Amino acid sequence: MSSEKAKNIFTDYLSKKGLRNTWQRLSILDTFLSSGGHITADELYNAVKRKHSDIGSATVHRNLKLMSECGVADEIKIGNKKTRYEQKYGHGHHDHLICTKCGKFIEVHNDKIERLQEKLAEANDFIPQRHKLEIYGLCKKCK
Amino acid sequence: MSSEKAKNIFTDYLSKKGLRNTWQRLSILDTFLSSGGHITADELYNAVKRKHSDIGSATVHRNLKLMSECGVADEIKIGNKKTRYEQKYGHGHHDHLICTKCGKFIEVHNDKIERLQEKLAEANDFIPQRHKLEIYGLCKKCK
DNA sequence: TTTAGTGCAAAGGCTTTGCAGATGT
DNA sequence: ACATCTGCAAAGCCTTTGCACTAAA
Repeated sequence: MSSEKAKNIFTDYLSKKGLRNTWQRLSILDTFLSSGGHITADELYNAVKRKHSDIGSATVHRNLKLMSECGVADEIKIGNKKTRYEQKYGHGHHDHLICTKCGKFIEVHNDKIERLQEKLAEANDFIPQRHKLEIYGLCKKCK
Repeated sequence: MSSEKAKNIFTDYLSKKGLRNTWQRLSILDTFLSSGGHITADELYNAVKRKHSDIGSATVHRNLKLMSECGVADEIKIGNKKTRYEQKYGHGHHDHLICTKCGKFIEVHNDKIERLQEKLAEANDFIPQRHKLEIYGLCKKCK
């Protein structure tokens, strides 16, 4: 899925809710989409600030919330560390292997697991929308 | 796995690290283990306070951290909501179905997925220790 | 023109820390 | 004895909110 799609989802969401297209909003979205994912609110704020020094951190938070609401961004929290936001479109869905020693992130994907998760949800009278799988352990280097 | 096991893991961890057995520590552990899981730091603080009115919230936080370190408790964060702590031993491993509308938690378990996760980790030169699977969607009532 | 959005700064909410006294070992 | 723990209160850190102003539509 391209980041074009994410942009459309976001702008559709805005117009559906009667919200407005401000340059701040679009700049935050663009910066987020080109960040490659796993960014914190503060990192995003600073990245946007580099281009537009007069952006406020509250605005970044407000829009990050909006982006989570419409599904363009996903909140992920790894262990005790800070909340990070990940792109949902633009580099495909994936799960995470997280090294408990060095903190390394490995992104993985497995269709079988995806399908089993859907089955599991349906078996419980549940309509799955999205999911999060994190496997903690030791990476190649640390084991 | 019984909560006896969790207790042993905790006390072993303490003695290994030269830490002490205080009544606060044991009371926090007991309360946590008998809570059934999915408790917030604040809820745990209040639960312990009912028995021992002179407990401090800092102590609960310090010990919750300790419990996470040794693997007796697991931090889980659901959506935008508060961080909750879950027992790792005492009521078996399970994954979560989380309703994005009403916030309902459903605990599920599927051996096939568990095994696939292990394979996935191993295929990436990764030694899995534990994992977290959350499926977000709509529950029976909300769909 | 109307109403949402923004920046700023203040307020919140939860977690962590510093400290002096208490307490395991 | 002596190093760890604890409770308290203060400090931190990030997020949210109130307000007056700005700017989409």
